[in-house]
Amino acid sequence: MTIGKMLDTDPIGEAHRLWVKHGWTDAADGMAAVTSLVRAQQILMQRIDVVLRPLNLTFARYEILMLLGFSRNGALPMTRMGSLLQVHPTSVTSAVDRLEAQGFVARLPHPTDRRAVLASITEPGRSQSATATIALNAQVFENLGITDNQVDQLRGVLRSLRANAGDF
Amino acid sequence: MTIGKMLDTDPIGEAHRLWVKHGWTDAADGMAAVTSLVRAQQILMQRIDVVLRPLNLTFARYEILMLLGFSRNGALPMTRMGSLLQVHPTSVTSAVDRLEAQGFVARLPHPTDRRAVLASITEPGRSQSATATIALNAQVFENLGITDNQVDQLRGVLRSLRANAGDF
DNA sequence: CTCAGATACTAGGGCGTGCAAGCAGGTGAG
DNA sequence: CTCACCTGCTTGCACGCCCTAGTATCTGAG
Repeated sequence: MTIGKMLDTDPIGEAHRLWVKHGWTDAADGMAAVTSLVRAQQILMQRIDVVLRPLNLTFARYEILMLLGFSRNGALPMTRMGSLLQVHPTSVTSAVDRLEAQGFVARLPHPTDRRAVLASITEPGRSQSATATIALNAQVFENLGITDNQVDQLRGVLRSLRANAGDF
Repeated sequence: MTIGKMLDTDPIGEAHRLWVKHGWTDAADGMAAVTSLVRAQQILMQRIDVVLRPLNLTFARYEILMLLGFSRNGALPMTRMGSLLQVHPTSVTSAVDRLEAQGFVARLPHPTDRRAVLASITEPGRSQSATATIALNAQVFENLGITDNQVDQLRGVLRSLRANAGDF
């Protein structure tokens, strides 16, 4: 970080000041919180992508591999994955398309419901996700750039937010 | 929220438990924090999109309109917007393409640098962003679904995270 | 003054997300 | 048993993000 950058004011603080100045005082804190959240998510996602890119994975595909790896038979119906990961069915389809092309996942017919498709993790998929987990733990999750106390605060607040949004 | 949903366990809590169970204890809290952040961002962005969709805006395009509206002459070079909003130059190009097609922004030549392009907000752009701000303040920012105290905690923690990432 | 290197923007493509529509397959009221 | 109605999945489209070139244009060392 340069001295110039250190002296720069926080853009989100600037926005907050403008909100108050325009009389939107009741909304200013919430606006700043949302904007911070969006920006923080970008920062962390970039760090994650840097770690996963050499492994030819994205966070979305990594999450699918971990979910399958943790499941009893290493296989789950597409719909079930979508609801567990809270993503749209079409996102599951496209992610599984790519994972299948990479050989990390295979599509299997559902034993009893011919509409359904099971995504099943392969051996290479297990191996790749294990490698990715080790790298993510060491390079991202073990040090987010905030104190342990702040990590706890963050988890607590976001848990409330998710709960109040009906997320679980 | 249904009773069934209320009794459901938090998927992120489940993931945290699995991380500890596999011996990745040092990374478990960070993993849970990051996953929570990603999910919270999705929830809030969905709420924002619902408000902005009837106005034919997205959050990215709304941010550009507000930035231009707040600037001295209602116009800024593309690069300047990219650095202020922390987005890639190509994202600015495509967002301005759409705003221009909608008539909310006009491209003007830079007075002294013929390489540069100024994006300039139009009257319809000002009007639309004002409408959007009123709606977002009332329907999202004034009530995020957490307490004022939690909003403050969130802002504080994320400000540290951004600062330590060299964001400002 | 010249020209190599920096800078501003755009084009094209990969990937993720969501909506709308369509198709095959299950299901229950009658 | 039949038929209208769900469900599970896929496809096509729009949009956002980023990356990698590529084209203009500017700038400064010599």
